[in-house]
Amino acid sequence: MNYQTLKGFRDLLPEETELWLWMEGIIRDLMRRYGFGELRLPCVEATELFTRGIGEGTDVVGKEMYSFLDRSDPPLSISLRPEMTAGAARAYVQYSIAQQQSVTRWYYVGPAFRYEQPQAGRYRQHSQFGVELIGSPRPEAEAEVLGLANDLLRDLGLSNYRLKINSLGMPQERTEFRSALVEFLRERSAQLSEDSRRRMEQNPLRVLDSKEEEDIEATVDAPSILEFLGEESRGHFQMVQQLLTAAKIPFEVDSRLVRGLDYYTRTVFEFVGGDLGAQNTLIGGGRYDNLIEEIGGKPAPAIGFGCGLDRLILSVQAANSGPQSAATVDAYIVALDDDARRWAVETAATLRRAGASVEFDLLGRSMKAQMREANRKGAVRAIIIGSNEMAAKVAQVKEMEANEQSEVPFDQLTDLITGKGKKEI
RNA sequence: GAGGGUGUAGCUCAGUUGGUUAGAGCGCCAGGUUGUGGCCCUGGAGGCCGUGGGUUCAAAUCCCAUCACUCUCCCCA
Repeated sequence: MNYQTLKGFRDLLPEETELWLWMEGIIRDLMRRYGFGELRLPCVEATELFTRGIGEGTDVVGKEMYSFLDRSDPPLSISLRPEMTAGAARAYVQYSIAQQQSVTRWYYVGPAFRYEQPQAGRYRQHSQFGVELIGSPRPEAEAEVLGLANDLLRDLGLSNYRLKINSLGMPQERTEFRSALVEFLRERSAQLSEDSRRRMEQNPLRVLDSKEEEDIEATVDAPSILEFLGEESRGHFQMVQQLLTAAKIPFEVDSRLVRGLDYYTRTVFEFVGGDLGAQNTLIGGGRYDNLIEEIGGKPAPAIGFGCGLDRLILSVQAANSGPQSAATVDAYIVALDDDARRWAVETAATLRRAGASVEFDLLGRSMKAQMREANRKGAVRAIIIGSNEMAAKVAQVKEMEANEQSEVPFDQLTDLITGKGKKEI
């Protein structure tokens, strides 16, 4: 085999697709109940949208973007979307949505791309579901979004996960905290890991959620962002917690929770799964009250999250949740000679038009092989046709599970297979 | 960008201190008398032992390189 999928990309074969369709069905039903409308965005946007929106210094745009020059003159730098919030914000501004409605509820499902080393639960093309709730600065918006995220995991049959929340404050609050933190870290830089000494310069908040033992020890007494929140931010965060408690959504405050995108303000959160390896963030998001303005719109408060569907699939598999019944075949037609095969083609067409799922042999195989195939496909029944049946215009219909066979006149077949003529005892 | 692990049949894997035609289970195909699936039995197809070099009388096995996959760090969904 010469060709294979590129590193970090993968195929989904029909067997696996079934699980995805099930999950997407649950998502769409949930979105209907919460009143969110589906947004479909291009996979490619101007690179600048992401650098402006997500932040030049973040890893996501700094080293993980799939960027290309297109063929226009002068060439335009375009990028595969690394996430969808920036695109959603762009659309919000582009179509002046703010003029049309005061609160906007959008969701999306689709692929996102990041050029990283693949590992368990992390791919260069991954599938993301996310919501954006735009227009409300109030903590009720947090409750709404966290509530639906929680419902999603519950609807998928998952229970092994935790919700962590934090507040990053508004930009000026964060700046103050940041300088206090840097000062603290400088004094202890000798105790920090090599990675963290580098982080100290680029993104000091990251040092706080380092996994290195030495970093954890060195930062036990580090200042907390929560101490730097002003009256308003503090009140907002307290209100969020009260609402979550009222809604009976379990959570824990983690003052070290930091997120990798620059646009977050105040509330940030993460749902982490226990069944995954190192890449255990199932859902990550937060409030981004400045993003819309940042990309050229009128200021609009907003909150949203991204949810990794690939990781959700892994969790569902680990939890042994998922759809209970596989696709079924209503009838498998077993034809014994050429005459019967012609009849099979014709009858399959009729039954399918009537709504039944029907299959038959395409290889001219023996009866035994056809019966085996019917069994393997999980057919509810086999319709067996030979020369005798053709002459008498009567089919042998065998209920596979019960192993019971009966004769059914041709003109009663459709009603039987589609269940219309069926009379339960 | 850094570090570990693994490459043998479609899949999951055995393969002894280097030794002759490379194995199992599952899956696939065909049979087990006339036109009936599952269970069982029999047979069959299917392998450049990841690739290239080296050591040796002899390499799936030892050495080197290389590629791929995988896990971890960084970072994130």
